[in-house]
Amino acid sequence: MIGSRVRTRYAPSPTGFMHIGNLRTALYEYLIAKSNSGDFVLRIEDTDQGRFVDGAIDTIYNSLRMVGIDYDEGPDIGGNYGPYIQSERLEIYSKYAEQLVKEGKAYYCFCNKERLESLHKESSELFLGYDRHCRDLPKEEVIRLLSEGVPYVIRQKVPLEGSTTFEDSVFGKITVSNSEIEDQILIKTDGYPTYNFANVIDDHLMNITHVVRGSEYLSSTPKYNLLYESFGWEIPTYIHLPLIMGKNDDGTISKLSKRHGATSFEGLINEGYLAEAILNYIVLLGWCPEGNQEIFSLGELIKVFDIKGISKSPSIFDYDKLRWFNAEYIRNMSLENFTNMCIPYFKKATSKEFSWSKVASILQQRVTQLTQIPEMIKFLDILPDYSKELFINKKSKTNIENSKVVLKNVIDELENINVWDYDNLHNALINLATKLEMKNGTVMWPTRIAISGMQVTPGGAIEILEILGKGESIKRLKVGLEKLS
RNA sequence: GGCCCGGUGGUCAAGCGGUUAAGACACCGCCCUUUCACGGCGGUAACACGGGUUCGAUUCCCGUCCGGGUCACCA
Repeated sequence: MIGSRVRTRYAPSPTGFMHIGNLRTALYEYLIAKSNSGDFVLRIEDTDQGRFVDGAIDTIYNSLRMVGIDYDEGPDIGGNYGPYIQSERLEIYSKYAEQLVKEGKAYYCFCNKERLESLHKESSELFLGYDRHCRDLPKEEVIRLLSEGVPYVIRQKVPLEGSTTFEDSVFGKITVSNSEIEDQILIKTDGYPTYNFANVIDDHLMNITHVVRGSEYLSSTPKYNLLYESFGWEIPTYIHLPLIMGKNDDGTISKLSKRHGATSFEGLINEGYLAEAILNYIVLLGWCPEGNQEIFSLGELIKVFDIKGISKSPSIFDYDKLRWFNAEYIRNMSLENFTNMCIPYFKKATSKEFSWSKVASILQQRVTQLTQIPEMIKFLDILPDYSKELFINKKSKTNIENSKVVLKNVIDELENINVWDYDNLHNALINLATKLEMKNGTVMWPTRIAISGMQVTPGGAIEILEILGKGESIKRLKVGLEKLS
């Protein structure tokens, strides 16, 4: 491994969604490769025909593209180690499996499902695995069953004694007794390899140097080593990642899943989170850079990422913190980009036309999820029905009486404005406050209430006036005045 | 239940034998202010417990407790 080019791979199975934990794994794999000037490979693990979901591979491509993770080799772009879809590599797996059988390191197993299930039932309390019934079948018996066409699987012959030790870059040295390891299936009845087997074969054949995956694989890693040893292959560097957890309503904690809210990349996008923000948040779940910087672009991550910063303990996915990252990214966007991003959400709130960049500018400091936008601006579309009590505000020193006076004066002032822009509106209202010997708030509050019908709005009175335009503004002010009379 | 892994504020987390135990999110208060938000300032809050080792343990070892993972012809 030393001196050779670093190669990592992301090996998802196409079962539908891009789980946030898988995305993080892909990210770390990408960063480990790129921070070492290595290669990042995409391999599709579709060895379970039953779970294959149409279009799932496209979801994988799209998600990776959206976050900017480019792979150097993969099913759609090729490479020197293809094919990159396991269902197209079936002969390879069976060839290697047969080799192990020939060498006495694996064996045919003819046990049917019923037998295995009854085995399970019997030992359910003891949680025992396969009883190795076919491990030492006489050669003639094997040949007979084979010629009769009895379905079979190929199992690995795991040593009965001793123990297997492996070194993980994050968790250190881990030893497991071989008696704990079952004679795992390598090739299934349908001729497809199991995940564990295909993984080892492909990682070796594709020259993968660093195997990065979630820590749920920690306890099956000895099986991998046994396989590598059977073939006499070099064992890759293992990097197991702490799991991402979710907090349940009852306070308990478990693996992040649907019950915790959106947990797939596309789900989060639909909830109004930005791809960059999601990526930035999850890279910090289980990994810590050297300094205190928290906002990182993918390019910066490539520069600073280091395996040493990977944590061992699981972390809980925190939507509050994600929201903060999202808000940071939104606030740091150019107004133009933000405006474009908002348009679909504007359209959900109204079919009227406004100066969208002005609308966006009042939202940019206030939005934490894009999905909040329609609700925040629907008052622009139509004046909500509101109670006149809204005009009463202690801090602004407003009440029904002076609000009426203010509105009357505001209408007069605004009628006279020909160039309807921020500066003119601002001057008019500030001057009015001076003239009436009121504090600014006493003029602004009733004005804003009348034109928005809402106690809380994005933007102040002047900005909203500007966006609504002269005709609509004065119309709404008159409605307010009416309400007060 | 067996095996494996983990345990610093509510959350993410620095720390790697001697620190006033960082920082961020959330929360609370103040300031700014035409509401809210942004921004600025400040605050509450943590080494699971019990034994060792050591002059000295959050840091090292053991036990307990708690949490998680895994025990498939799923990945």
